[in-house]
Amino acid sequence: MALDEKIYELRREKLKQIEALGQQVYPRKYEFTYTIPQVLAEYSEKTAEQLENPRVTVRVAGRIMAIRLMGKAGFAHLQQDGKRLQIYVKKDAVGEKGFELYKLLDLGDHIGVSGYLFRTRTGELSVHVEEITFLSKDLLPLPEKWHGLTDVELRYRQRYVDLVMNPEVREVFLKRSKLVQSLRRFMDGQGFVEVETPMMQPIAGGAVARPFVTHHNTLDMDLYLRIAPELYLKRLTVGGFDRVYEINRNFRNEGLGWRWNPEFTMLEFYQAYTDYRGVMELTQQLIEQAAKDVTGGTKTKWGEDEIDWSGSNWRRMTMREAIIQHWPEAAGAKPQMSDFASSGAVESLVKRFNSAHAHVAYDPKDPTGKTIAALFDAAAEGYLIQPTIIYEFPTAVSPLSKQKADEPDWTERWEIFAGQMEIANGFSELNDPEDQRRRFEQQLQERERGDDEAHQMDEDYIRALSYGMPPAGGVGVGVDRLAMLLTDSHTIRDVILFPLLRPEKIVTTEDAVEREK
RNA sequence: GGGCGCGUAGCUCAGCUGGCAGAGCAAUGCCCUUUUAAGGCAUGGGUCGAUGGUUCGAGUCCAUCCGCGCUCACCA
Repeated sequence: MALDEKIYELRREKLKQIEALGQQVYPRKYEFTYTIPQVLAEYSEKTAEQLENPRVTVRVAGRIMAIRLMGKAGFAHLQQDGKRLQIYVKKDAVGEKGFELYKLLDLGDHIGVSGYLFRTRTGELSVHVEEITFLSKDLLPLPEKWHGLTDVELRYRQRYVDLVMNPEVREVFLKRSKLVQSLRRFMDGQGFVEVETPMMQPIAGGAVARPFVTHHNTLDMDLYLRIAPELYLKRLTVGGFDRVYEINRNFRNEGLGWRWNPEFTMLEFYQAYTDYRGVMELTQQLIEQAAKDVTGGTKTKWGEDEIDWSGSNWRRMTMREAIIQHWPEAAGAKPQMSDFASSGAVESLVKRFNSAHAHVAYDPKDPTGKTIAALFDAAAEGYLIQPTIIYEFPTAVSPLSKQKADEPDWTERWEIFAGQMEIANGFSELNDPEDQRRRFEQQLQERERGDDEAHQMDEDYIRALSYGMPPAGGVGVGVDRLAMLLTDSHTIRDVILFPLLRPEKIVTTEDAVEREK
């Protein structure tokens, strides 16, 4: 029998003994008068004398995180909402049965206590317990109290244990919650309407990515989990929602990595009668405000660096300028703007870059714009720590964006980078149905060339545009990545409660029960 | 998918060039009525990720597989 099974059996036995003492083993509720954080907030500053006169009686509940028995008295720490309060249990005060119950308690059990507040000899605020109520048993042993749970696999697989043991993990997810609140408050304040659009779509559009496929039985049809809500939100602008947003999950069937999880959360919004410049300003304000709301300031730690989110620190440059600026010395003279104008010139840029530096995958069949975008990723992205807006993206990689009036190979599109990550993407929305059809057709050619991530044709979307979509700017903001940046988390799994892992073979707790029979 | 690394008690970790599988916490029993990484005495706990192989002998060396991490590729 494995050790944890022995402990499991032993603690089930204790449950029976607890029941024999007249306690309910899984009671329905407990009426408390304070949460533990409330007790700490209200009484941490009070002196021993102030607590004596008049005495403050409290009823609190929590999980036992430390327990020390000393003959006929003992101490324990109860944890609630990530905070701990010490309790003092004396046989004289709780009686024979109460003390028997105390001795049957284990680390991890939930109890409620009533008693009065006092300070111990060493000065710690504590509850002098007069009554203990058993609330729930921890049948499996918690990890070690010093190091807690550090094994990353166990932390992700058993996040519930991670959250019990590691208060800083709890803090990260509280901050994530604040972030989402902040984003909503900002958008609502700007007059945007929050909507929900389909997660299951017959055509996975609005982004360039491989989708997950699922199947609806009654309709006998395949559906895709959405890779973006974009095309539905823009249908809504056709319908007269001039300012809409959605905060929800997207699903992309691609590799995992420190910035990639197959399901991730996006804030996406569309604003009629403005263009990429308008939503650029708005998004910058949105993010600066989020940093303030989550961290209380505009400067956040990012590994060895500090990111300053205040408006004056943001940089802006075009994609071409960024490639020029971060061009590696070993690759020779910096490119000229004219070097981006022809496929031949771009090809020689890639050759120079690759000879000096790492590798940009170069496929001569790829559109020139796609190669330039790859060159940007390789040359510049790694240097973009401080918030930076990169604008003017190649038309070839931007099938839903308006072209620049004077340079049709380039679009009115931008992305925000920080901490070497892309965190937002916005553009002037392409609303000419005939142009949109041509772009989709170009994407179909890409698809036929073997790019299964190229955008599919969406006839209903073109029909919607044909009814007239107002000029608009649209933006997607990666909520998980923003949460990473604001909590100094260097893997996306640390800001997703239950990240995707391979399934494990689980040993059920019933095994122990079975073996007893 | 490629490369590198890791997997030993419930948890955190030692275990040297192959030679009796260890520590702390947790657990069990006893003592202890203001302790706090409480303390003292005693006890139990292992398919060393799995399967093969080399060897007199494998936690240790080799191969394969499984799981995890890092990294490269892929990835609006």
